[in-house]
Amino acid sequence: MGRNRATLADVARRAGLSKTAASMVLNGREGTRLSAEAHQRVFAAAEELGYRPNVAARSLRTRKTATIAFVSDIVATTRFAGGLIRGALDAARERDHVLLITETQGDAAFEQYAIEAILDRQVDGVIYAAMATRRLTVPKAILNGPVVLLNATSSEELPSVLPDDELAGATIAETLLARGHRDRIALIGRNRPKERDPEISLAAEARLRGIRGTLAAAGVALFAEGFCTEWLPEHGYTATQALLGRPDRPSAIICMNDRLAFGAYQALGEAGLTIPDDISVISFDDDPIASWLRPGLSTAAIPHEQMGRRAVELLLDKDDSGPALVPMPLRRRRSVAAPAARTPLPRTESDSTPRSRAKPI
Amino acid sequence: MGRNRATLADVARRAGLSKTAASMVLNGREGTRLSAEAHQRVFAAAEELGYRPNVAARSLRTRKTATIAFVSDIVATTRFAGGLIRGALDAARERDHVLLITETQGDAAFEQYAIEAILDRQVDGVIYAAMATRRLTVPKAILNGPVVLLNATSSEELPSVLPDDELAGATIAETLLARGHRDRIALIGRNRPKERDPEISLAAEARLRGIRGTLAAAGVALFAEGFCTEWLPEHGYTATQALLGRPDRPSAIICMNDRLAFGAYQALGEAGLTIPDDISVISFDDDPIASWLRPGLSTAAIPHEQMGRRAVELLLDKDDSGPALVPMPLRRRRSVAAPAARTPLPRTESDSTPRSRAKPI
DNA sequence: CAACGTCGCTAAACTGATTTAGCAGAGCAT
DNA sequence: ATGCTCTGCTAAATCAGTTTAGCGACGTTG
Repeated sequence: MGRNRATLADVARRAGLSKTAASMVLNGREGTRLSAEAHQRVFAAAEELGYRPNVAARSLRTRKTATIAFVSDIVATTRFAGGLIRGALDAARERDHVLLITETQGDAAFEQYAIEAILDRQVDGVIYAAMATRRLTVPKAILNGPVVLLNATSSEELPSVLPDDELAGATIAETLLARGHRDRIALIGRNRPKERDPEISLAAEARLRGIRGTLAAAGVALFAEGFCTEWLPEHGYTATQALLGRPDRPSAIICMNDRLAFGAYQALGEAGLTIPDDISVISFDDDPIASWLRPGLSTAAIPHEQMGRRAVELLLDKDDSGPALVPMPLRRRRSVAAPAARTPLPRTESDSTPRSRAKPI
Repeated sequence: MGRNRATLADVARRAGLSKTAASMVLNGREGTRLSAEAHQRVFAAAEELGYRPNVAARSLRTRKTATIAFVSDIVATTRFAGGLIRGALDAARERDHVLLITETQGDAAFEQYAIEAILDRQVDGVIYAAMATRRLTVPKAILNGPVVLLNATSSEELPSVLPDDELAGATIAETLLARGHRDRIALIGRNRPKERDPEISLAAEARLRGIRGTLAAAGVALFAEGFCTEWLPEHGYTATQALLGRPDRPSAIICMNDRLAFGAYQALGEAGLTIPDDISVISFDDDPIASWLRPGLSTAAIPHEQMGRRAVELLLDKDDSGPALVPMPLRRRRSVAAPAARTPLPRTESDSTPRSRAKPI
């Protein structure tokens, strides 16, 4: 791997100058008094030899490696990681940096290993990422250098990039209100630990706050709230079934994430209800399934790529201390419609009777 | 990042020995005649100072970095990447190596950048990964060092790790045969380019070969084959609808991947058919949705984690030239059952009539 | 008793860059 | 003629390790 590469000494020799001169020219140092001709000769020589500096040698001297560490709990191996890494990768490349990826898997020994590996390699900075938006504790060992938290916050006042879940909640509530939903908006995915413990999730509480705040501003309260022990399809399924067992039916269901929404689709389908004609569904995340469902699920996307990008920007662009709350764009698909024109009308037989052919999913 | 770390010179001084001695002891060099006592003193000193070698300095001299590059087309940012990276990460850690991740996005300029970054950093080896199992061309620049292909092959005779799609196809066919399916096994996901062009996919052809071979050995041929332009849910959906429009109905559907299967579930659900009572469904990949579907989808899992692991083993374990075809375990869920007892019986009315409540999904 | 071998260890070179300190020569003023 | 500044450039130190070559003391052998 990389034998016989031209060294700086080779370039200098060919240009008929010293290593010092070559180094200064190639690094574009200001204030050197090297002649224009010397510049030309060095550039030409470097070009001809295909010179590329040896990173190890350079960083030995400068303590810079043009490498940033991407440390995560388990994010690197989940589908959520994709965008995060891609965004970071792109932004890093634009700044001529490279990404070293490690995973702690929430294991102290692994974390220790990851940190040592990082320190040994003198990375220029660390992106510390969490799979679920949450508060975490950053190991002290990496606090000597620049650190940016991704999808997480900590008590250390570190720069941190987060999705704007509260705004997304508001947007979702507004979307339903705008379509005419008011008194029969249900929500599934309430979950005490997620809402209360910031070490588990910051998203749940923020989403809820956004939803409630907006509804309240319109003088509306949630029609029903379904609790779920986890945010998985099966829980969305049972929560939705419970919802449908009530005497009155919601006109719209807000799901705390797309996997719950998937479960809701399943339950609605089995109940013979059509989305969005009978019930609208809207959600958070923009998981790939959201576009695979029939009808497509409207959902506030977690802007993974932007977030990864932003993390690198905050880490590397020294004067950048811009906003780190990244907006979550609403992907409008077909799962939201106006409520069936019956809120003011008496309910008819057929409304509560499952149709013979289930449409959704 | 990493100021005031103890250096080898510090350790040597504290042990009252030379840098040479310290270096040799810490690297466990055989054949040095350093006394047992000298060994002890060095180890003690290193321990007390919390000494960790500077990787840049070491690799400057040795040209080894304990870093391996994970280069992919777009694999690093898809859900398929997770396991691949995790497996590689784990195996790398066990061997005290670290992963540098880059992505070419299929773009020549990006690939060039990635290669230079890798060469500049003198990585010890390269894992070149593809998102879809396929044949590709490895840039010559990295052929100077060790390279392992992951989920890909090339014409260069490089070691390459692949899932055993043909065996998986055979397993799936066997599973259906064992349940009693014979003459009404349909398949969806035929796709000429995928099957014919190894630069697009190696999986399609291998899976098909496995399925056909096994069925043929049992004296059976596929009952119907549905073509799809892509392997996405919508294509599975239409292919399944087409299948259901035929005069006779299949007893089982093999889907070339889980996303197609998801589309099949949707179509079957809408048609009022129950999985697996009316029709069994089986598939490839073990995408997360496979376990979210109702009933759970039986599918041959792509062993991402094993594959990533295997790639690192082949790269780093010099004497390892073991098999690089990784078996795809069948995840048995509830989507496969014996065919409805009607193959030998005359068909009844109800068999072709959708039920009033759709169960699947 | 000199030559030789082994033992236990070290000085110094080396890797490939950056950076500090400073030198030779030209031009100018005194 | 001397001193000064400025210009254009370079020698050598430095970063933190690994590796080569070899040194002094001691014991053995002919």
